[in-house]
Amino acid sequence: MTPAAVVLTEERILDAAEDVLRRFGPAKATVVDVAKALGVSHGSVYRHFPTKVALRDAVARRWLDRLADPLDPARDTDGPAAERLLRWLERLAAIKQGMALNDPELFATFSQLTTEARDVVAVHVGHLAAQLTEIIADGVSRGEFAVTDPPTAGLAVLHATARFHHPLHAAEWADPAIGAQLQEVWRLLVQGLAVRP
Amino acid sequence: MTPAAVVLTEERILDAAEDVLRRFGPAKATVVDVAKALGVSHGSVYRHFPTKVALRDAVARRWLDRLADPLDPARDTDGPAAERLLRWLERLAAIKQGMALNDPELFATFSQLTTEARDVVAVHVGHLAAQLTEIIADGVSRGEFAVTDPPTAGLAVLHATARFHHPLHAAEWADPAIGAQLQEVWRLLVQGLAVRP
DNA sequence: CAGATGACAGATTTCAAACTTTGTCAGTCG
DNA sequence: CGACTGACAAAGTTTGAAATCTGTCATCTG
Repeated sequence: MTPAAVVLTEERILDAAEDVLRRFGPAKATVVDVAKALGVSHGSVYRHFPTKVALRDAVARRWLDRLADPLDPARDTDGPAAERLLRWLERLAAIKQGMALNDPELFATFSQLTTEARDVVAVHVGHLAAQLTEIIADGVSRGEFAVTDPPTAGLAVLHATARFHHPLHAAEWADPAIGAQLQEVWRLLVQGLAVRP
Repeated sequence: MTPAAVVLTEERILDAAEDVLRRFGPAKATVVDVAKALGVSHGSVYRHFPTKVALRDAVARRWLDRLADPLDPARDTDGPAAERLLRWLERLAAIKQGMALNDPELFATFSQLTTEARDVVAVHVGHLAAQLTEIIADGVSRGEFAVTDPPTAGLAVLHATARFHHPLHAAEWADPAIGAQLQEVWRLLVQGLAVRP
């Protein structure tokens, strides 16, 4: 008598934890709340995740993977690399900004992680930099860009656009000029990428 | 019987307030502490500044002006504009990073202001953007740069380097790679500035 | 015997009462 | 008469005792 719906999997715990985080926010959500939502004792949750921090990291990891997925450069191969780069940056900004509006509690969880420099975030930043590197390397192979080291350039582009996607800057996203500011930074960057050093 | 040393001027209040902020930090410093340091009642302080926020803003304004002063591009006119731009960015980063280390309580006051979007900060950002604009406009007139709108480019350079000087990013400055990362971003930006559109 | 439980110690958080701070203003002092 | 004082109301902060939470583990259950 252990039907599939009743087996306590990591997946089900993550679903419940995400729900509890969304409802109560990172400051109020407890492991007891998560267990309560699942109808089990909190000891059972500790059977699957060694600490509360590990559970929160796992929720964030899954959430960030889902976030980075639709950005994959393989999903947008039309037109010059410079324009794909702008679209990528605008989509990243739109996703983060939408999250800050629609899912403020989960966004707060993620922001907290970035200030704690947890490695979940380092991996996420690595994914984003790798996607930028892919666009830049493609631009190089098409003769549009002339950088010698695409991974370094990819990271530099991510750093240069921090204002538009780093959660620390969320308060500045209310400024209606923010989109135009991103375009100005992009304009300088793509011209810099195109130059033969 | 009101000798110069005993007249209660805004200047003396600001000195005392800065001192109290430095000792206790923005969270603990009170108007009563400032008055105590001056040997007057707190009512006298309110005779010169309408609110505690106005007093804190005035301290920050004076402090940020002193900070921006040594950056003035007129003090560094040697060599190509691209190199002066890098030196300016590195000096700005060094000043902010030094402040975060040497004067953590005043730095915390400033960081708090930036998150509250007070206009003291907007003015400071305006000063910095104007200094960048000056370097870029000079580069244009020497034929090194080719931007059509130096003020827009100056603001874009400031935005693109936020990671290296915005107080929100203070925690990331501990990374020893931070200096190299700034140079990579600068490299893309100056190449972008040099391109004839 | 794998998986779940719940009692437990120590750490952390909550809550309400006591205290402090802000900002005002009628009154003092030189 | 103008600069300063200090008593005061309202708002905000501290404090410490009570409640809750985290993480462990001996015990239970199917």
